[in-house]
Amino acid sequence: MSSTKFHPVSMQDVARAAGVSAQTVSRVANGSGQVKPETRSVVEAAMDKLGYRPNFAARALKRGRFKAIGVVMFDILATGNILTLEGITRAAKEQGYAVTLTMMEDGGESLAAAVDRMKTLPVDGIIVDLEKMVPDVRTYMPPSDLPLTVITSAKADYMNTIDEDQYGCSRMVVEYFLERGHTNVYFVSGPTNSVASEIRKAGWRDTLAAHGIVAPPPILGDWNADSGYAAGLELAKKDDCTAIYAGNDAMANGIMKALEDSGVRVPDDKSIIGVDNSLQSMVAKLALTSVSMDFSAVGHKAFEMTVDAIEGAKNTTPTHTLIPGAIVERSSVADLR
Amino acid sequence: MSSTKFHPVSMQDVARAAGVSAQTVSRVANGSGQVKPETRSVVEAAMDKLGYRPNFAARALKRGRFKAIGVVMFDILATGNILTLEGITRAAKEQGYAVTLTMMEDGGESLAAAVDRMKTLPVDGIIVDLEKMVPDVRTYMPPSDLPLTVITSAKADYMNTIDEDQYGCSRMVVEYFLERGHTNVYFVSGPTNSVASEIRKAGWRDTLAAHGIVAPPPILGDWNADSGYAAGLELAKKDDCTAIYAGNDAMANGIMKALEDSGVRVPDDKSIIGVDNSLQSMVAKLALTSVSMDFSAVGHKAFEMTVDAIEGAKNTTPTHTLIPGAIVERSSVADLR
DNA sequence: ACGCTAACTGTTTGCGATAACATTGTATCG
DNA sequence: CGATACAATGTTATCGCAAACAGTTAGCGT
Repeated sequence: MSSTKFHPVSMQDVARAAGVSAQTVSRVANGSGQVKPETRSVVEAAMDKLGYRPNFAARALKRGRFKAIGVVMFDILATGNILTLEGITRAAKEQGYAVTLTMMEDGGESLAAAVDRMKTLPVDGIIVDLEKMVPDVRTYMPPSDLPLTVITSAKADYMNTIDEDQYGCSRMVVEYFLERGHTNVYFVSGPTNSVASEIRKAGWRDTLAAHGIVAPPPILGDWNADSGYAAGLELAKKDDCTAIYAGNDAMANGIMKALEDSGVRVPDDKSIIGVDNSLQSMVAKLALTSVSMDFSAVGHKAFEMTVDAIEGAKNTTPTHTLIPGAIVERSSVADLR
Repeated sequence: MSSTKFHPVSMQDVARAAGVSAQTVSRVANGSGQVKPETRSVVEAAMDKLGYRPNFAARALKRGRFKAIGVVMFDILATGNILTLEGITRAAKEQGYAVTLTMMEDGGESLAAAVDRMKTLPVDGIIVDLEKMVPDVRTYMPPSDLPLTVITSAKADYMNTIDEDQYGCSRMVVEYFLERGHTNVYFVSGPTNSVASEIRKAGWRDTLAAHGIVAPPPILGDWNADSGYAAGLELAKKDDCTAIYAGNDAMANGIMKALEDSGVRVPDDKSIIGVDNSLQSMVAKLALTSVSMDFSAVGHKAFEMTVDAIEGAKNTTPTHTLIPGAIVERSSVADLR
């Protein structure tokens, strides 16, 4: 029942108790070197009895590695980010790495500041999840002593980046509609300061163009259901609109409600596809076809890239990796063929 | 463009460059002791030039503190847990602490295992967020060398615990209904293995009893909207039911859909209150009155308790702290008075 | 001018673990 | 049987930092 301030049991203590040298304790603790089985058990018994735990700091100091990576999130509450974090954490656990998390204030802190903060912490590599655009992504020069992976839709010149394939997601959606006989697709976007939304918009417009179709003006939303509702009221009046591509599921949900309130039937009169596949548990009898983005895979991959850089330490050229999404079919799209 | 393996600049290097002793560099780095302003600037210049960063491991080894706390989450994806994590992380940041995150597998790992895992990591204290019941909560004896705070609805004998006030939340809801002239309240519960749900159920039943009302049989749900839908179909047929208390918003949303599909109007025919206040951005024209649980405050408080234990190191008796929720009024409750 | 204090800076030491090297003991072989 | 290899363990030095202590200088009162 002694209440010492913090971990009191060192290798020396164990060594003394077991009647061996500290080095032998070290060998037992790490399973390295040759130790007589008999000696090993004596040491292990002593460890158990004293409740020995290796001192992390001392180990890290000697080894120069922490077996930990830092994650910087700008908005931990945004849809998907938590899944990304989950992917990172799970991958980290598998490889025996710890994850250290910090949040950045929403108000335009720069990437440089984020990395600098992390650099003072016990980490061997850094993953930054950039929901929003920050000023210095493109030109940021990563530190030479600490591998960095950035999750962002923006392109960067000097770093490894990874992201959902936003552009490809739009292509999938548009072609899905066109294959089913729709002749045009309306798009309800997220806020224009969202890089992801802008890229999706480009993918949508380009794919339509590739099929010789002029994209109608996109309707501006803000990711929330209410903005979707407003967009839905507007779209309800357009008879030429049979296919709607909503920037996320929340807006799609709002659109569907507005259509219903306007007496427009889904999918009979208008079809709709959302993005995120996030409403399953929230909405009963969910009818919304949606693009499922694999955030968890992004996290997993981001971790792997970071660890590869830590352990390989090769000076490879910056890569930009894209993780594809997939359409989850429900019943909000009509086949007009 | 030298690519050294890891941080190469030590205090010695700075000291050499600045023509002072390492100790003086240390004093500048920590703002401790007396240093001539002139010397200080020379040292700072040298730090800048060399890109010096204090070595975390060495510092921690010397000080015996990491300035970090560990967070163990059993289900990072559950509603509210992410908010709790956000609360912890924000509070930690304010006090200059880092947060190290690990997840536990869903399959009934014990509290002891969770804590043991964390103990090998660079942390000064531990917070465990226990969504589900684990076998050893009640009797678990926390380590004496590492402060532990557990977020759980279950009671524990030897640890500090903290939770949303689930019981009080039910009392609030029931009395809210009764005050408005309702004479009974139906309850749609979460799964019975959820401690939180069981406590809410008790609060609901007890409060009704305190008003001399016999609680109707609770309807079993599973937190998902579809189970709410099923419950809603059932409740739609009960004429004596004017007030529904749904275990969470997702189920409430399902219930409302079922009532609508059954031609029952909300709030004219039946009133409903949910818990979590989580659907604002998902559902357009949200009508659902809901109990807002302050998960973020729970996280914040959990962090504070942990840090107090770290820094105070007093052997206080275990506490159980409850954070109250609040009813967010929308338009799903009729006033019958 | 003397002693004394305060301001500033340097030296020594050790936090706990482990790589590298040194030492001892034991088995094996020609 | 002496040489040799190798298994088993101990000793030393070191990672980077900072507490404790030890100097050195300047300023001040008498």
